[in-house]
Amino acid sequence: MHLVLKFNTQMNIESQLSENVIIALKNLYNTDFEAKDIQIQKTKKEFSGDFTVIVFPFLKASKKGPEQTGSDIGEYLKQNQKEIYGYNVIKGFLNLTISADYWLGTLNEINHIAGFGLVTPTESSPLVMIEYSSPNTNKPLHLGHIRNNLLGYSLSKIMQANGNKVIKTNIVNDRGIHICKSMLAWQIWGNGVTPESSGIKGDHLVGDYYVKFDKEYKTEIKDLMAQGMTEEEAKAKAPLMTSAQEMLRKWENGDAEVHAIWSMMNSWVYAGFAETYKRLGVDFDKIYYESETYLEGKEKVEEGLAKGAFYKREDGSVWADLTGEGLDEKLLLRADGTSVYMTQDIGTAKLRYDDYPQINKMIYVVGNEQNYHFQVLSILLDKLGFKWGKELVHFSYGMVELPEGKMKSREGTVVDADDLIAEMEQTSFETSQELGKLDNCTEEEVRNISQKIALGALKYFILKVDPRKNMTFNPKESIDF
RNA sequence: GCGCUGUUAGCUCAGUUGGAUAGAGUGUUUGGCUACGAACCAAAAGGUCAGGGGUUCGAAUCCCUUACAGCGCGCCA
Repeated sequence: MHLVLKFNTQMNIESQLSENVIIALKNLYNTDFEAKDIQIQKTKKEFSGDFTVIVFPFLKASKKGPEQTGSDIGEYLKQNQKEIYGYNVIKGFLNLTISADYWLGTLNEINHIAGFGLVTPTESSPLVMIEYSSPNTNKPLHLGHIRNNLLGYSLSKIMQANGNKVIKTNIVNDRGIHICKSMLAWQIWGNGVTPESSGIKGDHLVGDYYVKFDKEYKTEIKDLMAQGMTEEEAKAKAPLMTSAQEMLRKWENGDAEVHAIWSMMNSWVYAGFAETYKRLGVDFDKIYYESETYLEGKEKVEEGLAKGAFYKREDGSVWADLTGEGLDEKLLLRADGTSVYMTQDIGTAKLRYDDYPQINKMIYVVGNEQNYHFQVLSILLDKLGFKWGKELVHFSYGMVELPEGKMKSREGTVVDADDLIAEMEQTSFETSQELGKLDNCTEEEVRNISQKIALGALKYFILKVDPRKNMTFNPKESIDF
């Protein structure tokens, strides 16, 4: 065994130093240490040296004090390894200085490696699918979606830089009672208005009718309660709600007229989303729609039932018993045979597996309110034989709150994504004008630069916060440029 | 009630596998600048790392416990 210290793409300098320290310890104190016992870190800037060896763990072997032990090791390394130029010991910390020759040699070698630090994916690299964004089609994107999108997109870039093949995917929730509410309100009060006729961005237009529905629905509830109904009764029996439910039934039965409105309004929303995604600088490789996946899960659940992974109750509903995993029992199919949310996610997983059988890892970028859902989904997918089920990653992130608390769409306290971006671009533009830094540029160039600065500030504001934590956005204090 | 997550400077947040005097931005105070009370420059003050206990040579970091906050525990998605 001899001391080595040389630039090596496979083994970093800390590991090499660690091996050298092991040799030193063996020769000095005749004691064997393993790599995990050696702690080496970069020397803090207030001390001199490049790397610091923590000597406390060696005291039992050396039977000497920390300072003396540090000096012993430092001296041994300096004498036997020419790249170790010098050392000093402070308390139990041995600071090593590496020779300038080593650094120059290293930089030289790095200079000749194309794409140093990036791992290029190969045929055999793992295939990772990342799901993010996942909007509903009844309202425009808000600040919460911005956090989701920026996290998801960044994650995909990081995974790529680490040598994974990445598929970015988006599951659009395009069906259900919520979109029927917008459709109904548009039918009643819309007078045939379109994004073109009104000049309103499609997703905002549809969102406006969702808000309209809620407002009118609340009025109906109030009136019914004034007539003596309980709140619960009024909510269920309000004509708007029953009409929306009727519309959903028609949709599920394939009613041509309902489907026509549904397709048209969704297409408005998609055009609006596309614009917002573009401004945010995010994109997707493959988009799934719940209207196409929500029935797929039933088949898988039936399969699991046949295999004995799930069981059926007397009323015909299908359940998974997860008490063995420390969780509860979970409904998978209603008594009438229709799907629930969980069934739908199983269906989406099935379609993805059909499309990309070689997926090694699945990452879901979804808010922390769904932590339990994904815990359950992981177990269910595993039971159903998805190889990535057990290892699926729920990249859970916290909510974006306002100083007054949570954003609520019904109370109009959401921070709209388009508004926020536009406002930031404007601020950025005005500031550039005031400071006169871009006086030599054309108006178009200034706009262009302002957009980049605004987006950069927004990305930094969002991504600087630990994803797990809830974060606060204060609209009164504009985002710092 | 049960489960998961969080709590670090006035405010918004960093703090890598447990290591040296816990950091940054902002705000505050002081000084500088022939562009004003600057989205400028410099400096200072500001901490019981939520409280308590434990493990360790050493804890913001690991374990237990209490408090507070968020989320979940729907045949909603």
